Order: sequence, then C-alpha cells, then structure tokens
Amino acid sequence: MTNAHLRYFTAVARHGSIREAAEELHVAQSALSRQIQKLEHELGVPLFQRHARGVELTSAGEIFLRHARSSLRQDERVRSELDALKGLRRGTINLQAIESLVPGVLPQVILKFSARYPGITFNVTIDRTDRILAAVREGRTDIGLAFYPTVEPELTSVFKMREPLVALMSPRHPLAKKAKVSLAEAIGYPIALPLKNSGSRMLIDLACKAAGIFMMPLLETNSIQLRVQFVHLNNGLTFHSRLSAADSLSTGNVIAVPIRDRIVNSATIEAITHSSRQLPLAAEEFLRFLQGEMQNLREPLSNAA
DNA sequence: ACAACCGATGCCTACAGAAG
DNA sequence: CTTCTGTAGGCATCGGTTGT
Repeated sequence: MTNAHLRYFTAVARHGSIREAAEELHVAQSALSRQIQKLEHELGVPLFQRHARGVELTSAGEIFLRHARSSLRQDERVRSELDALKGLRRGTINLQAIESLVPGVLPQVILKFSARYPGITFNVTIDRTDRILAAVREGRTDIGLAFYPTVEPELTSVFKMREPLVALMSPRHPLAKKAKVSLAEAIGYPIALPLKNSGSRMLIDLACKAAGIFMMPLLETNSIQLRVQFVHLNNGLTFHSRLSAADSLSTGNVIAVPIRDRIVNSATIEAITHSSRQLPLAAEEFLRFLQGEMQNLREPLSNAA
C-alpha cells in the first residue's frame, strides 16, 4: 500500500465517486477503479459499496478513512520537517478564507511571507464560513480564516481579532453624518445583505432577532462589489466587516459608519485549525506570521475617504 | 424507450527494475 | 545492452441504473 493508494482512496471517499475523484487526481477512471480494487483486495475487505450513481464508504471504509487521513497528515509533517532540516523551507500552504480578507489582507500578507520564505507556495480558496469550517474539519485545508465561526470540539481557534460590522452608505446618505447608526434606523432604507448562512449574514440576523427588528433586504447577494455598487447608486445601506469595508472606502464612493449594537460589535475573524492535527511546519510558521500582521492592521476606522 | 451517467473490465502501452 | 517481468495507467466498451 503506497501513499498514492491513500490519496486515491481519500479522494474517492471525499467525492463519493470514482469518476469525479479521477478528474481531481488527473488519472483515468479505469486506473482509479483498479487501484481501489487492489487496495480492497490487499486489505481483504470492501471499502466502498458501488451504486449506480457513485460509491459509498462501507463501515470498514470509514475506519480505513481515519487511518488514511492521519497517515497522510503524518507523511506531510515528516516531509516538511525534512525540508526544514535541509534548510529549503519548501512546501505548500493550503488556506481557505472568507472573501472580506481578499482586498486588504491576504495579498499583502502572502507577499511579505513569500519574501521571507521564497520556497513556500500558497493554495488559497475563498468560501463561506460554514464551508471553511467543513474543509478544516475534513482535513482538506491547513488553515481556515472564518468570520464569527461556531465553536466545535474538532476545531481550534488559534487566534481571533475583533471585527465589528460597519454600515456602508453613500456620503450623501441621510445617516452619513451620524457617529453611529442603530439597526432600527437602518431598516428605513433600501438594504443589501450577504446571502443567508454566510457568517456576517447570520450575525446580522441574530442581532436583528435580539433587537426585535425585522430586516427586509431589497438585495441579497454573495458579491461584496455588487452590494457596494447598490449602496453607491441606490442611497441604500449594506453591512460589511471592517477589513473589507476599508477597501471599498478607498474609492470614495461609500463611507462607513459604526453600528450601535452589542452583537454586531462582538464579531470576530478567527484562524481555525483541526484540533487533533499537527500542521506542516510551513503552515505553522505562516499562522504565527499572519497573527502578527493582522494585529498590525488594527487601526482606527476612518470615514475620511 | 432513450440518453446520460456510473463503475468494471479487456486490451494495450510506457516505464522501472532485475537478470543475463 | 537486451530481454523479461511487474505495475500503473489510458482507451474503448460493456452492463446496470436513473431520470425524462
């Protein structure tokens, strides 16, 4: 049984399909099917039940999956330690993050880190908080950067920073001159919200529920840019985390006003890892680096765009 | 009934390593 | 260097299932 067998097996388990896994692995379906059969023959037990629309792990498969994942992680760790020993500092950091970290944080941090460790490459996926947590839980990514994540026993919050939502609006908006706006004031205007089950949307809904407010959005979208355009053209309001707002503010089309609400202001961005998984050295080093950089970003929010 | 999709399989090639 | 053997993987195709 080789490392390739374990990679093949975990890919098929993840996709629930030999064909899809083969696509991901860039091998032919037939080759993958054969390797899985070989693995099953070697172990003397079927790992998958075959169906017309894919495959499903057997209970033996479930047990073997835990072994395979832990074995692959251990292998990855050993490789990165050997690389470190050679002084090469090679490796790839797998990262899943929320979109709001794209404009003002990730490119700069990755660039600075790459200048210090040129041999390390990045594989970054942008997604919603719930999917980021699932990716960390299932070992598909080293580090998750999530907005206001729910605490789970399998996950560890390595560090967090407070990241209140702010209200974005046009500089000509009637609420633009206020030092703070309440959610109750906001509902009098056209509102654009993130999609349900995004981290920031769940927080807004939670805050509205606690305040006894019903917020009816005119627009729901996962596009930050669309929400900012909506606000700019429509005299409306939207809510962003402070970091993503900073980028939109630089255009001068919108301004940010803090929100008077305890729940909205309790929001955090957190770096999440798997509780029982030892990270590759490169990922560990990046996490420390990121924590330092994100602390440097904590600057007062300015409305003077 | 038919198309689309799935995993399994026959046959083939490419490649690496061992033996002569 | 050549030949043999084992292994992995690709192409074409088959039979089974599912949705229309």
